Amino acid sequence: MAFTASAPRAFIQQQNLVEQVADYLTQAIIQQHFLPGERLSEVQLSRDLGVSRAPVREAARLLESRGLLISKPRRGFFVRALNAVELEDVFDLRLCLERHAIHRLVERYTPEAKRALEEQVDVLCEAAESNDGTRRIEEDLQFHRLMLHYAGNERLLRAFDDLTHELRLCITLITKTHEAPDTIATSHFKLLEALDSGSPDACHEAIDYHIGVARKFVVKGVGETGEHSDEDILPR
Amino acid sequence: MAFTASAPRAFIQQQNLVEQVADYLTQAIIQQHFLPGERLSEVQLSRDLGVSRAPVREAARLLESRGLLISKPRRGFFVRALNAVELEDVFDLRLCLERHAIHRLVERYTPEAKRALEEQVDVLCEAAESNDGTRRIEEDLQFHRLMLHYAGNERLLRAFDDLTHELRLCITLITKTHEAPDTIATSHFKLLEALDSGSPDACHEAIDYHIGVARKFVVKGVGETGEHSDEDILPR
DNA sequence: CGATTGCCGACTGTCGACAGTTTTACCAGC
DNA sequence: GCTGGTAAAACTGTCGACAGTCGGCAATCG
Repeated sequence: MAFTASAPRAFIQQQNLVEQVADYLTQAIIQQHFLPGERLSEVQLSRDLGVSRAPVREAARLLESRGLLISKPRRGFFVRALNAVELEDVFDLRLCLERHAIHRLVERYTPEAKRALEEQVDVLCEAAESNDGTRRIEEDLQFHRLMLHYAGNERLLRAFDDLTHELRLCITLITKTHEAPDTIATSHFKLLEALDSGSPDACHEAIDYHIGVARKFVVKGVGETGEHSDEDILPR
Repeated sequence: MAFTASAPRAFIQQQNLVEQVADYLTQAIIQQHFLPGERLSEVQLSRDLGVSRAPVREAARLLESRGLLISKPRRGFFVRALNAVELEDVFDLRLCLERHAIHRLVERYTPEAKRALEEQVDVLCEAAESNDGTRRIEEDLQFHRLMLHYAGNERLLRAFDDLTHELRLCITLITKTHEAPDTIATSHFKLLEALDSGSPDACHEAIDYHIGVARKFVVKGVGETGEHSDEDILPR
């Protein structure tokens, strides 16, 4: 993950094999080194990574709970492939969570939260100028994560984080198109304005518009490629 | 999943060891055979259940992702204990999900959905008459699960199911009080009426009231016992 | 008498191995 | 050439074992 850079480790890295394997797999999936629907062999992975099967299994289970892998009994793990319907569902849930979050947030909009969000928009704008698509996405998600954080409901944040893994998956899978930097910027500025106004309705409208745009981008991508049939990988 | 109070061994024999262990642990936690904050020893569990540590570990990881257990590196797994704040968060998220669900549902309220929900209310009323507290809770949750199901967003349903595990935990932990059977009944009838009316606002109001009542019951329980301090078990 | 340090037991993280099942490859029959 | 069945190969589910680590306890020192 791009987040790992900020993690306070780097002193001793001899521990937590499971986490390391999970990170590796996450990266590999997002960067499409494993294709959607592809089967992952435990033995081969453990050979490639130089670890035993136990941590690989645990890591795979972890990714399964995050919705990146799907396990079929006695068959193994498969890379999750999202069809159009599931994609819509993901964005619908995202809308559900973020609407609720911004309603809470506008009622407790502290100067601290305001500053943090504004700073993050700056970072995001900077990232938008660069060519690093992954970083743009991460900074974008980070902004929304901050919103959820300052909304003051840890469980809500966790639900969002859960969803984020899938979100990251479908965004990276499809969005090859470069969103214009200023589009990203203004889109987020509107959220800040709505929060500043203190009006729940304005916030509601802003977040609906914001997520609607993101959704359109992604869903359009699916429609164009037409790569994913109606039943790609059965959910469970 | 029938579960005998204390019988561990020989229960586990057929297939899907992980799932069975997970079910066993879930039941044991909900029925308070393991107390909140208590540490679970992998070796002891594997001895008691007559299986090796591998499935126990995987099951524990599963319950961790469901929020029933918490793992500390090199220390093992602990039974999750919710403090008052986390409890509020859970119910707030529940409100978020169910509001969204009922809004979707009222827009696609098919006769099939209507019938299914009405049947479930019947079952629930029947269960409410009985003394089986667990069954009452399960049937109640099942009603809400049906609502989420007919709302037509699988991912939303999954988020609800995730939350349900924690919900079950705190409800069972605290609610020793018997809700009056007719209270339960009318409370759900109001939801059906709101859906029948086809008015989103009515639905919104009905679900807010409904969950507000449930929340008050549980939160009051916490306040009364005062058993849980502000920091019981650190979340992660 | 209180604080610190070293030791001991217990436990987790990880590993390699075995058994049963699924998939694949191959061959015979149509 | 294609289909169906059989056998080998590969893989998952599960197990027991070993080593490093953590917490607690006791002996030692100030």
